[in-house]
This record gives sequence, C-alpha cells and structure tokens, in this order.
Amino acid sequence: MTFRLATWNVNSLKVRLPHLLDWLARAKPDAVCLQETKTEDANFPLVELQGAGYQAVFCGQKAYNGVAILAHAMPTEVQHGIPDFPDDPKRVIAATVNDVRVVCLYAPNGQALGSDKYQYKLRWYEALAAWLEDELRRNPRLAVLGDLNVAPEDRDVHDPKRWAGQIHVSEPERAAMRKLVDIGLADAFRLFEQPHKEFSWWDYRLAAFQRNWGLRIDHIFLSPQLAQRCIACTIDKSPRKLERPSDHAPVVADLQ
DNA sequence: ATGGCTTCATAGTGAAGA
Repeated sequence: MTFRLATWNVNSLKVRLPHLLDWLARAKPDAVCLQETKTEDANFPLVELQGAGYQAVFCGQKAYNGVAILAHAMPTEVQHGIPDFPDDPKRVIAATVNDVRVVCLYAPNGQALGSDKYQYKLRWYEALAAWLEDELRRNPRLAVLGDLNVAPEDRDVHDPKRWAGQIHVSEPERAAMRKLVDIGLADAFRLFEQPHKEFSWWDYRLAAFQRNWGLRIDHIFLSPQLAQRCIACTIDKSPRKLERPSDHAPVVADLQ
C-alpha cells in the first residue's frame, strides 16, 4: 500500500473543477495540496469533492490566492497561515493526514527584483523556514508541498540565459529556498533520476507548453523519514494538455 | 518585440500572475 501525495496549482478551482475531478479519478492521490483556488470558503465545491471521495480543508479568498488540502482521510489539526507572521493573502494551510503532517504552500510571486513584492517574498520565505524548522522537530513525518515560485537550479529552467537574474531564479530567491531545504528536507523530485527539461509551469503565452518553455517551481519537500519511504516522484503533464488548462501541472510523490 | 494569455472584478479595461 503506497501513500500518494500531490500538489497542483489549479489557477481557479471554479474553472478547473472538471479537470480536478477527472485527475483525481485517474491519479487517485491520497492527499492533494491545491493552490490558487481563488475561491471564498463559502463557495468551496465541497459537495462535488466529497462525491469524488475526498474530504477537504481550505482557506480561500476572492479573486486571488487560496489553498486547500484534499484527502481520503479527514485532515485533522488544521492550521491556517504561518504562526506569528501576519499575512492577508491566503497562502498557507497545514493539516495531519493519516500519520503525515502536510503543509500546503502558495509562495508569493515576487513580481520583479527590488520591488516591494520581492522583499515580501524573501521575508515570507524567512518566516516559513523558521516555522518549518520547528514543525520538523515536532513532526518527523513532514511533507511540504506547493507552488514555491522558485526554480532552485538552472536545470529547472528551460533557458537559463534568458531567465538569468529574473524573478523565480534570482540568487536571493534560490538562497531562500536552499535555507528552507537545509532545515533537513529533501526535494522528492531529485531523489530520482529524471528526464532532462522537466517543468511544472509553462506560460500561457507564445505556445510555451508546446515548446516546453517552462520552469520547475512546484515542489514536494520531504523530511528524512518520509524521503526514506519515497519510491517515486513525477510531474503529470496530462492535465496541461487539455482545453483551458491550468498553467501548472501536478507533482506527485509515492510513499511506501 | 517590455508583448504574448488567462483569471477575476467589472461592465471599460486593468491588475496580476510567472
């Protein structure tokens, strides 16, 4: 029996609900972290998801952001936001699913180097790493999933020269992500040999998906205990090929 | 080529995403 964990930035749960239901039926994940639900809690499609066999905890708002954790088992010990980091956007939800502490994240985009939003992104990462360091001590079975909005290395970028120094790949952002991983987490995707040029996001413009002009910015980070149990991690590009897709593809990890 | 596409909030376009 494996435990399948996944993360997917759906870019509007309302628009993507048919794709999500189709994907849940095909991929059969045990727990899924969603980002950019762009849905107020009152409008969350709980009935439809329960009909597909999933419980859900969620934290949303109108128009932007919004995160959720879906699972076959009812998530417990739900936490919203980073403790002691007041933040209006709904970017963080954590819950326990079976014996795994699941943290679902939607990192700030950062917009442009040197902007206020960039500074906010770096501050957010700082607070996140401090919190998760503590969370890891309390929960040896910790899984951190989400749209982290950073491509950690040049091999996670379709054209490193074109992207050099840009948002999502700048050195301060990569340092912030390394600091997060260095609390003792493993990038599940890099535990395995992977094809070259595997990405999780492609711009809607310029037929970027068809040209595989993408970035790997959606991640699954695992505590040592879970990394030891991890037997596979892949990016599922199939929903990106559908009509009116999310610009992100799901990332999936299987635990023994 | 500083655009290109998509979403949402709007009822014209504009902001934001990445």
